Amino acid sequence: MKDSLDELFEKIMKARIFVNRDILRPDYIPDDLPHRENQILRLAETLVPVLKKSRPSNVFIYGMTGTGKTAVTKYVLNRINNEGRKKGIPLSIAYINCRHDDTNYRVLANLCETINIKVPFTGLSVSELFRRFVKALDASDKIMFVVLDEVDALVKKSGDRVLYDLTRINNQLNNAKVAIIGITNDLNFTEYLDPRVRSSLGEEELVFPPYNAVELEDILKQRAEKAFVEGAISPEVIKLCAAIAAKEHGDARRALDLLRVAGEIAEREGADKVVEEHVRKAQKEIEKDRVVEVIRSMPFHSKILVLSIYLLEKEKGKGHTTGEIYDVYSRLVKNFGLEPLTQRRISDLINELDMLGIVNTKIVSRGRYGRSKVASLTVPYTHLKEGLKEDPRMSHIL
DNA sequence: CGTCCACAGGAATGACGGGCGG
DNA sequence: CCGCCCGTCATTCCTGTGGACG
Repeated sequence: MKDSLDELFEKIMKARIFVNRDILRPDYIPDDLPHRENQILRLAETLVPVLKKSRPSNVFIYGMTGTGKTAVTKYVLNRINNEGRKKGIPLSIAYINCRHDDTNYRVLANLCETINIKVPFTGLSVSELFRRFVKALDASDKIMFVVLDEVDALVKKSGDRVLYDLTRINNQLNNAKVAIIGITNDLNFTEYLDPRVRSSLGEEELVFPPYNAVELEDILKQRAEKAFVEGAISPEVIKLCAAIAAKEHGDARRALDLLRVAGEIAEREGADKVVEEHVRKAQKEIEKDRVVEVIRSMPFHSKILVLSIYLLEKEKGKGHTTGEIYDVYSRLVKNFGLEPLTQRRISDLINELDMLGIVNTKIVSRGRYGRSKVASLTVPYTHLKEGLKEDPRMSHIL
């Protein structure tokens, strides 16, 4: 008696594409990071004074997404931490992703958590939080690394107050010490900073250039060796993934995703090796999943906004001003029995859609006929509809 | 060459729910 | 329980502006 699940299980077991697919995930940190030897060494050099119990310089790390900033940082800190443990030097490492924790409060709350003082989600004043953090940290006599990943997101959203406080924190500490490692993919980021913060945070700077196709290929090769069953992957497929990712700012994360998803597709199809076609399919699938997920998690008004742009484009082609879009949106919202948001707010929401890569916007001046922002959808309509359809309030329209 | 359109986008403010410490 | 502070979402009011029209 065999049902469809049995067949599925069998197929998965038989297909044997992967040995360990987690090796291809972006948060996996391999034992060595090809083509980053330089950065590893430089970072280690600046941080190593910690092993003699003195405070290392603050470091600022620049580089586009997927250039290995996070991996290198974690790798070096791991090594230093191990070494510190051997030597009996008490270290503490806080890793904060500022895209996730993008308010002053959440950053501090996170810091408090890593030194094991419990704090509420919200409720305390920022200065109170800071006071507690300083007190608890100083009592512990540790040297603490604070890694602020994607720190530009924090500063753009909430200002550089916490950054300023953190750079000056060592003045308030008698026993403990703090070193900050700021990571950003915005190369002009320091312009947003108070000059005092800039100089103290940028004591040491490190740049991560994008990988080129050859380097990406090495990275993929190294990971694929451990991740795939022997013979399941060919050099040509790896080359293709590397080439595709190299076109998009040399993003290693993208390259790894591509390889992993291609493998998953091959496995699903019951193939015993990954071929070019799987990579092509993976490319489409990744983009589609991204779009559907983004739209699914949007608040209702944004969904209606997307729908408005879609309807406009279907009727009149691409490229519509905020005013046009707002009119359609207003009518649509009223059909749902809701009050429309103001145009000001919609303007912000359109900017958000731009950031999310759902629409493209550019400012167009029509002289006497005003100055406006023109938006067009950048994603396939089918993806978009699929995302919208998941909302029960929306499904009857599509 | 000034005007003036159709907005962009900054600043201030408020409503709201969550969560503190006392 | 109260008074306070938080972040988030939204509104209101506002000043700024590129360039075709006259």
